[in-house]
Amino acid sequence: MMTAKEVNFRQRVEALVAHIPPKRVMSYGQIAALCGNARAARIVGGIAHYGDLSLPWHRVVHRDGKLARGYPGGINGHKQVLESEGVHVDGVYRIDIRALLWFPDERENRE
DNA sequence: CGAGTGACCGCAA
DNA sequence: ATTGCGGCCACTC
Repeated sequence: MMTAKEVNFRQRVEALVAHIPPKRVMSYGQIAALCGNARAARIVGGIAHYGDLSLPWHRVVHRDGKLARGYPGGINGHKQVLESEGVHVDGVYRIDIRALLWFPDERENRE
């Protein structure tokens, strides 16, 4: 019997996504890795679709910085949400992930 | 309960 | 730089 202490992968993903601060983004693979399975990047995407939609999934993008596809409202809506956060999105729906990629270890106070 | 699936990722032309 | 293909694993019906 599985130990009840062992929380589902989904539980960790949702918690992590919920802690992503504004103007910061994370990749699906990174989230998966921090949750214990670097290969479960696709699962994170699945959770985004079937999981809690109230979470800031708009702060989750591809490893290359490109925006995801199945976002509610389309990639176009995703772009606008990010810009609303203050994140610049170029014409190819790509962001400077190298600067915006966030790590949970970083101190929130950074200004 | 079983099989298919996917808001991905990495690597090869 | 872009395009395509395979693999990977938890989640859904």
